[in-house]
Amino acid sequence: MSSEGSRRRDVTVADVAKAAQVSKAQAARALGNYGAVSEDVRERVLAAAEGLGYRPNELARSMNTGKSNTIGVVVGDIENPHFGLATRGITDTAKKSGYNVILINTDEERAAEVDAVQVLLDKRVDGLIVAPASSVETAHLKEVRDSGRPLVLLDRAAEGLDVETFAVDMGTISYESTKYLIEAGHRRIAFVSTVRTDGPYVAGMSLDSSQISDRLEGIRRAFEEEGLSQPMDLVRLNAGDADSIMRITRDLLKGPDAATAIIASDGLIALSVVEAIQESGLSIPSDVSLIMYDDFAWTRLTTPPLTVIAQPVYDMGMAAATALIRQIEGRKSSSPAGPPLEARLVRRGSVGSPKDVGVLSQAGS
Amino acid sequence: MSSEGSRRRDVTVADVAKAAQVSKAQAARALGNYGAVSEDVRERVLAAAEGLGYRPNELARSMNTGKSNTIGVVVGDIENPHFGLATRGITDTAKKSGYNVILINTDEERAAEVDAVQVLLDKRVDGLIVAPASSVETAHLKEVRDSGRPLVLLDRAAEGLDVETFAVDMGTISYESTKYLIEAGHRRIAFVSTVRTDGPYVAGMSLDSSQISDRLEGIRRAFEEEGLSQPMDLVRLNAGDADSIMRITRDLLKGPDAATAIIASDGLIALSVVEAIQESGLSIPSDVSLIMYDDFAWTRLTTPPLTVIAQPVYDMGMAAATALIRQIEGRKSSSPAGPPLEARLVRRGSVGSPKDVGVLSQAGS
DNA sequence: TTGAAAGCGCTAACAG
DNA sequence: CTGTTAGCGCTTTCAA
Repeated sequence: MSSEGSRRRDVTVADVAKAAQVSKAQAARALGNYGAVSEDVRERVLAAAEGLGYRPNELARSMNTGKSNTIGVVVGDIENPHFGLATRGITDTAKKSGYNVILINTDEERAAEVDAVQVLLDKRVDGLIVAPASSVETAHLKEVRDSGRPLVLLDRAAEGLDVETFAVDMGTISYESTKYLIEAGHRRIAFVSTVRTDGPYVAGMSLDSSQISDRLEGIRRAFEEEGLSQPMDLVRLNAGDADSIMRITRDLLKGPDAATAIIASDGLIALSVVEAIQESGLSIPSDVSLIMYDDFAWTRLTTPPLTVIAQPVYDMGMAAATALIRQIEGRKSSSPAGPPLEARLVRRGSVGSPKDVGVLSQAGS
Repeated sequence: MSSEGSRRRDVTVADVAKAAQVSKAQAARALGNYGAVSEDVRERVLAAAEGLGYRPNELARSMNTGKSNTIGVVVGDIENPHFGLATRGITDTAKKSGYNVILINTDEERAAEVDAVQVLLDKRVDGLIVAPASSVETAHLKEVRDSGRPLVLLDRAAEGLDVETFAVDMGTISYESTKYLIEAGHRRIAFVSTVRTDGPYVAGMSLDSSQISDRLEGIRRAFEEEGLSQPMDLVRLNAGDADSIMRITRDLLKGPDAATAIIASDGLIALSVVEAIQESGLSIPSDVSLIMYDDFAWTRLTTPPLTVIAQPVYDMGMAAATALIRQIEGRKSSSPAGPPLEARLVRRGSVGSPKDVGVLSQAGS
């Protein structure tokens, strides 16, 4: 209780200068260690600073240098392990280069994102990493671009916006995964995503998420190549919360035209899908096959372990931060691009052949 | 390509004032909306601002108001869903009151934490929420306190530091959970945690984490009450990474004195414990029982679903942010304290009776 | 209401 | 090397 608890005026360079008997400028130079300072002065200043408990005011510093050493990160949902891991990749990389991170959650709400970007700009962050909630409405991102502030995108691209984007090629992996299901004999393949749309899905429709469009396109392509056509009635967007996903799953699994395989667009969705399947008394993969996006540790522990599409999420965050910082510091891309950010299909136990594979094969085309 | 892409000078209040033909002071008042401004002036200024695309410089604003509307959050690992969820609770609450969050990850490294706190203070955040890596070495936190900046703790307490702390009562829930295992017939109950210690664990030893000390104490108490004593050879700290945890688990399950139940200190640990158990060809709960801390969605999907200790993690984050903001804004605690932050044991399928329950019972005491 | 002027704490010219 | 003098963009006296 010896030190006065309440907020006393901060110690400033002026105070330190006085104590060290030098000019404010010299003290500032020694403290900020820039410019030319004699050894003698430096020592006296540092000692005085130490004694007084001086701490630089980074706000003031940022004001005249125009640099805040802070980057803004805008994601849909930090609670989602996908973003948790990506954020870790970002913060780790940022820290190494001396940057801090201001994190804003948008809940995948466009209005919140517009707001977030504005706030970050007002706070004069040195650059922005955003995982755009919409790949279509990107006016606010264009503004960032135009303001001249470095910007990179994570996870999804933005239409008509030419900025570095760090995401895997969803079309290709989706194509491969679908192919894998088709080869196992599946024809009734469902796709479940939470992406919001105005109306029901029709092929080639423009979606808010480039990710999802690409995945759907990959599925279509795989079917087409076999001379089949994708069962559009099994594409379920707007999946919403856990209850809603379970309802959709039950619906998908019902009747003579039931799905025999489900692709879950992310780990959260898969959780509810699996729960609904278990509740229905069906089993994986003998009754239904399942593939989910993202490879989380728990997917190895379910019975059976899940076949997943693994994305190098941490690396994506790292690459995004690295590129952003390069832009901020005005360096040219030194290394070509870092590792290529590829997704891959991890075959575990949740994909099998549908029961009535013979019948379906004939029904195909 | 119409707007000049590169970084042009920002428009300032001075620019707006000139365009609106008023003094800088009046423009600033209208823009910052404080002080007294006539309707006429306000309109002209706002119009001019709009036209010029004026955006306030929050750094400058913070400099003279001494308020940054930013809070600093220091956690061990944002990749851990536990912190992901808590962070969500914090950011949601902060946003509602107009605060932003600077997030720093420490990797549970004390040095990194000391650094983080310093950086945040230098950036003049309005307050700090930290989940201390160590409950013992807390000098840096005391300094925060002394600097007069609001501070609240999350998840773990800090010795001899009288600040609001938001965490559940680990002693009680640990006691109850152990009791539950003992009643099921278990005597050989293991506890696995990643907390780092210098030497092997001895009862009552001071640990870096108040959380873990409390849990251990709860276990001890439960045994004691039954006239038994806790099997100290089954307390495994310093568990480290996944491989290390699997090794420890195999060791715990081996020999005549094998553990019949394991309490995993968090979800990440449980993941590796379960994996090791499965690899050993043993099954839960017939061969080994398991309880883990934190209730994640996936724990319902394993076979069997896991019995867990659920903590209101989101609420903890929310409560911490609420309290911090109250402190910042100098208000007295209005509502008593919000919901009481209680952990509860969720009985699912991973706890059963040990095979040789009869023998062990006799061996007891 | 208004405006002029003085800061906030620091960095950045510019002379010595 | 050192000190003086201006700012950075905003808020805040203080008079008018």
